[in-house]
Amino acid sequence: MPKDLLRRDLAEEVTARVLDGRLAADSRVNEVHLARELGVSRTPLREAMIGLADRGLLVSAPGRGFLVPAFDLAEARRLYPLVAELEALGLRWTSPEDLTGVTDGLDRIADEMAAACTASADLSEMDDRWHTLLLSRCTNSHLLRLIAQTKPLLKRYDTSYFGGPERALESVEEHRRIAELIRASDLPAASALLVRNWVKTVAFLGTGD
Amino acid sequence: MPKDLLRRDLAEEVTARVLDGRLAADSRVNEVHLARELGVSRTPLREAMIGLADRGLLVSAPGRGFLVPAFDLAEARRLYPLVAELEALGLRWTSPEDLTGVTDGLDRIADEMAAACTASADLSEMDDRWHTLLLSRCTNSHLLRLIAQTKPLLKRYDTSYFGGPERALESVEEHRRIAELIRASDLPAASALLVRNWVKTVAFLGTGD
DNA sequence: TACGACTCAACTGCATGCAATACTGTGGAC
DNA sequence: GTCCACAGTATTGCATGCAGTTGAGTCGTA
Repeated sequence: MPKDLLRRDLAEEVTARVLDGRLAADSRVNEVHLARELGVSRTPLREAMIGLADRGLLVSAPGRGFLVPAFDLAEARRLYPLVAELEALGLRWTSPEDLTGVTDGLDRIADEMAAACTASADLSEMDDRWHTLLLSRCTNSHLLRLIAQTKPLLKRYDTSYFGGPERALESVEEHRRIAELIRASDLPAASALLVRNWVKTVAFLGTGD
Repeated sequence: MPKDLLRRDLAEEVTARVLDGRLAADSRVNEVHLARELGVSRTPLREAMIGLADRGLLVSAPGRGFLVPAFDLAEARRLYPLVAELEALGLRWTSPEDLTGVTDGLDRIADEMAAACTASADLSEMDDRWHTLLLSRCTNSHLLRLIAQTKPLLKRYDTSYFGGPERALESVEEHRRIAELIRASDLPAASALLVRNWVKTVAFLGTGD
């Protein structure tokens, strides 16, 4: 009973390995070794990697298989604004009525984050939840798909909260103000602030390689 | 010598068949039949279709293979603004200096289109060339990838010039004004007009089905 | 030592094989 | 006539097989 496809799980697993570096940046992926390690055959693994290559998380090199792209800070600096604009679009295209149902939840997550800031717990995961909830009422499935495909790329460079607790608290404060603007039905202002929130993050990207 | 991958060609071929209806909307794709017809094995064909499913041109149904999505005008109406905003973003993120090199080319294509309007020739192809040239200096590769992946979806509903020659001429006129605004280095205005140009097109989508 | 041709194992890309699931069509109960 | 159960075929998803290419290592030459 193929309730779920093996290639889906494998895509997740390979994504995780690219993001945490178990598949090293700027190196080739050995299909045979990886398939053996994962206990599957090469076919579904290749299928998974083809999907990831389509999203830019891997690069397909004809005759040489798949490569994990090298880190490229210039790319990262372009990636953040891109995700920012996509999310802002999603926000602007959500009906204000539908958004009223999420503001309380947004604030609740913001509270969690504020509490966790000092403990420097897994803020990234909460941040994800916040953004996901924000867009949960958007009905433009294609836009949501683009966002979902692009965000993982950004995670490779995810230093969102390396700015330290003060930066994190600042970000949480912005989150709260966004929710406030949504309550006031001022979506343009909310999405503009959302973009600024994202773009500020870029400033905390390292400058070296 | 795998200079080119079979799955690339197959993805193009399958895309063409979805767009022109040789693979009927709202139906399943039979891998065996299609592979035989194309003279290849199922493996590279499946690989190609997985990529297309990732882009939304096909739908993956576990245990049932791949489906050609049904036409959905509500989706189309959301797709046009999406592509519009993505292109506008690409334009805004292109440096004005680099754009000076393309305005003449843009006008040349506009002239071609104006001439072809009465003949109702392949305006769609020229329109594509115009938009491609417009974004040719944009360096945000990920944004370009998203655009390239999304446009084919839109082509299924492509009635861009079914508005008749008068609408086509209007569109060409807008193209010219966009080029003019670019010459004046007014990218915000140019991209705003670009969005309006796209959005107007939606008005010509059928109302039935 | 630096460079280039050659050898051979390793790997990729595509084809084929196979087990499990999904669909079609028939027959029977109501 | 309609609905449901069942049998057989068709089809998918994954595993395996195979030919051609890539690339590491070796040897020989300058």
